[in-house]
Amino acid sequence: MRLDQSFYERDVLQVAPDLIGKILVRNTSSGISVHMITEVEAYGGTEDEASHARFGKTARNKIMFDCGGLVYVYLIYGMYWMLNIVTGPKDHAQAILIRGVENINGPGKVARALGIDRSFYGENLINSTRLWIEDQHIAKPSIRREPRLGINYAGEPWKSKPWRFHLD
DNA sequence: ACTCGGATTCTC
DNA sequence: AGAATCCGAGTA
Repeated sequence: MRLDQSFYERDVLQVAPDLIGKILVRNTSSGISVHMITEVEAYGGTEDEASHARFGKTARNKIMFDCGGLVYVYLIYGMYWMLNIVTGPKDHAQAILIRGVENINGPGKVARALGIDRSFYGENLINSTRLWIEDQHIAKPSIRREPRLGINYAGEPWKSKPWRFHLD
């Protein structure tokens, strides 16, 4: 069953590990595809020097300042779309990067495989007809924690925080 | 306006 | 180890 608003409105560090093992559902004109989430990264609010929210609210990241359950999409290196889920209450500016799903490792490849692009910016996972996340009733997965990738520009302690979660 | 560099991936 | 490739953020 589809995850509701209360799931996303918790703190990002609670939601991130909970997303592991959940089912990302993509509905298109050619059918429905499902992907189990295997790897995510948590990005904190304005105090997180690795987060896009570190400069405050801007045209690009303003959706992060909205309430949890919305999608934040942005382009990186001029060629890859990154799929993120906003979490927490309004104005907390937290988001989770979907870094991998079953059989697809790498955030750029996930977005490409699901056909995610700019048009998903602000998509509402609670009521969208083309993208949402479902619970699956399995035992709590074994989760490993590691430092986040590609954020060397952020100083300590952010660089070393174990905010990357993946299926063991 | 202009510069700088990135929450990446693929190829050599 | 380097290329591909462009938009956003910061500075002015």
